[in-house]
Amino acid sequence: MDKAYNSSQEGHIYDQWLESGAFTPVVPKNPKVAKIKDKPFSIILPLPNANDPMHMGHALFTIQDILVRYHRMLGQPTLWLPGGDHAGIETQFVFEKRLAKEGKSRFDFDRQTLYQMIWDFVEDNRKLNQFQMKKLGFSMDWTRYHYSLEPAIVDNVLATFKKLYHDGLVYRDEKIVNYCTRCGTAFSNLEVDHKTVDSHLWYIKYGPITVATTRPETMLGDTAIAVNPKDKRYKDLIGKTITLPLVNKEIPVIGEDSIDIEFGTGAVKVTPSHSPEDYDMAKKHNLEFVRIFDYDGKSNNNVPEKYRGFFPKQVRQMVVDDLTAAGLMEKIENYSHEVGHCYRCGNPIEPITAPQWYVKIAPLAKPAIEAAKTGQLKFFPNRFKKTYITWMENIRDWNISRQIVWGPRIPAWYCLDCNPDIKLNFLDKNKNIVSDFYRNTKNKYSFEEINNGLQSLVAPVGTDFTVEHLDNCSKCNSVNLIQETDTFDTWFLSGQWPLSTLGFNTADPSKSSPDFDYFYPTTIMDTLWDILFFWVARMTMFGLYLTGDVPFKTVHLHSKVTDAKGQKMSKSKGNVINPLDMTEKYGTDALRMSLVYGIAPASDFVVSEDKIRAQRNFVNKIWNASRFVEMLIDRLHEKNPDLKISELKSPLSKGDLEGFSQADKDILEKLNKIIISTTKNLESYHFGQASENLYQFFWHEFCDVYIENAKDRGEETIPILLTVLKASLKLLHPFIPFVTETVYQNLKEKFNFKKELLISSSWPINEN
RNA sequence: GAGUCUAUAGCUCAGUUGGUUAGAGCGCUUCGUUGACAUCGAAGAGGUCAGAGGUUCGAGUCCUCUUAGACUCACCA
Repeated sequence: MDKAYNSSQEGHIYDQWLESGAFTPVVPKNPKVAKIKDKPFSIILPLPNANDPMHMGHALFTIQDILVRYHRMLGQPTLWLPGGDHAGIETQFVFEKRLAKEGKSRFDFDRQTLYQMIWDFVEDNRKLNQFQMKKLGFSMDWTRYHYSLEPAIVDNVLATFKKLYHDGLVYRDEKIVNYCTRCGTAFSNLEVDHKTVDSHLWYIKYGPITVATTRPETMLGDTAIAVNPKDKRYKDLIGKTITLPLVNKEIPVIGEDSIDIEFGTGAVKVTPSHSPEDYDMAKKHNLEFVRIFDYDGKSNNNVPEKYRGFFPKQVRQMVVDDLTAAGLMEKIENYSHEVGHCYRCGNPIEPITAPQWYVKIAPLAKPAIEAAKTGQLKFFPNRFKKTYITWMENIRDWNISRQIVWGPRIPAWYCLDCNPDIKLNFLDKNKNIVSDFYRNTKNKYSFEEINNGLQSLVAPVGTDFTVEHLDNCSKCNSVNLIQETDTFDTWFLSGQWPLSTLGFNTADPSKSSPDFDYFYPTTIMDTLWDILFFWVARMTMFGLYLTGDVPFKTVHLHSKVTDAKGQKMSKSKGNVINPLDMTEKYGTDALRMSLVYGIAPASDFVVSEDKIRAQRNFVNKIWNASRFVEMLIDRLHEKNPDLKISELKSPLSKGDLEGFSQADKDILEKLNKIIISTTKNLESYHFGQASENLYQFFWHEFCDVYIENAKDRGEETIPILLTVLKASLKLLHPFIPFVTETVYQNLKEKFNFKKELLISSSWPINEN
């Protein structure tokens, strides 16, 4: 044995595990029946973005590996199912940044071409991501790996959409949406970051009424003034009209109870197309909708000519200048308030009315709330149960459509000839962008030319559609049927991940795979709590909706990785520690151990190079302790070639301790305790405590006390040394699999350990 | 605006259902070893467990309030 542990052997060890089949559980012939008897243990990996290079967040999958290795050693059929996510908007955003470097944009390509380009881009990275997870020793069943854009996965997702549609849970509507003009797509509420912005409150004179607003530029789209009916100042004006400045248009004054008399002037300008509150008021009072900013973020034909074609910021300046010049700006106050920003690119969100696809969520949320309340779905730590229920109870309908190409297209087809008001954006055969209504393009371009060059379309709400691709329109028999260009919110697909990957068949559940029967519901879902709503909540709803059962029995949530100062790792802060660099430098085991050592459940993971180095020393300590035990035994063996070398028969049974010294009894008793506490800590997700106790036991009890003591003694220590060492290797294996397996392999032949891999050996059991 | 979490040694953090002298890693002091160990071992210094009050035979651990941070959610102008 070398003087120090050499972590460069890790790859070889991993291959041994892989080849042994240890990662791949066998599903019994009759899975539904066997499930009760065998007690399978299963975890679905929170699918990493396939284009994402490894970072510390991925290294936290160590938690799952610990659980999986532990349960595998308990003898349970254990599945850890890996996967990769196409990650819709995330990936398209990254890809568009690359395009920008080449001086190109998404508008230079038709959607098919763009899709293929992104596909190729992701394929390259996908393999790298898998390689990196292997490097960290994750004992995933690669034979069951799935990628989110596999045909079978996508088919299942489309089938779910159809089922939702037929159950009356899918609808189209033109409401205010969170629209990012840079990304060119709408987002769900969850994808909006609210940031405090220092701005102003502009007081603008609208004839007899002065309004206070944070967005003067949207005044061009005002269609009413709202005041509180109890407000004496304006009471008499309700029902009358006033003239909208700059636009010179008559708009009504309406009474609205929700208006705060105390705030500003007590009068609010109402812009139904660019404010969620105003939208609601407009619906209630039947006001006109005037959308002044379009999907490209610029002002459109609905504003006076001089303001057309500008971004909101520019329009704001022009409007403020003009109002000031006209003497209509009463005053400007400093004011800070919350403004929604795109979580992806950071651009301010423009609330805009746009036709989108929605899922009626209340019927899905109800059973998901029940499951949490009844304990069918458990949370660790338990406090997240409340967070989850509160969110679920206040949930709003889910906008599932995204105006991007990277993802499965919504399976809905429109007949162009029945719906000439569909707006089409496409590249003609000369690669020129055409953007017009079908009624204007139908005589100039063939359907093929439109469809081949298609970038996007906008079908007004109410447009007839089918969720099957028919050859002819059932009404007019036209063959010009065009598919919706909106794609699904990524979470619509990943929300069905446990079902899709285990082979659940939405269209015909009776045809689901044995894997589904055996492993569903999975045992634990372990993930960062920041995707509790995005992902965990959606999976629960889909799982219950489609199968009647939760997708996992327990949600284990943990926090983020921070540096030694407790700051979140980010590129901009420059405090990122690359896990792969650390594995190169200190070995994978050291990194893994440092991630869990001394970390309280659900708190931040504090990682520093110092900590990793300390754990590297521990790994080396194990190596050397083993080396020393081997040497000690060899030495005794040389003196006495007939020496019988064996472990204790029944290591922890007290009856066998007759004739042993106090030191022997002490260490065995402590071993006994550590077996009990490690088991208990693993069962209750106290990984930090478990690893810390093992560290203390191995180093400061076994090495410092027992081995030191054994130096002065003879052959009678051999059974104890071997027993404690072997049990320690097993207990430590889930945390630091490589060194323990390596040592085990070195020792097993020499000391008649069973010829097996440590990964497949059995968990030490306390027999007291 | 609603909610959640955190506050323990110089630094980063453990301390699972309340129970004997409050722990680890790194750092610091002294000594030993360098023939298992990237050194390692032995001994030690260092904490009124944010503050105040309460429950209890007993509280770092439970309750209330205060202070200071962090985070999440949220259509108010």
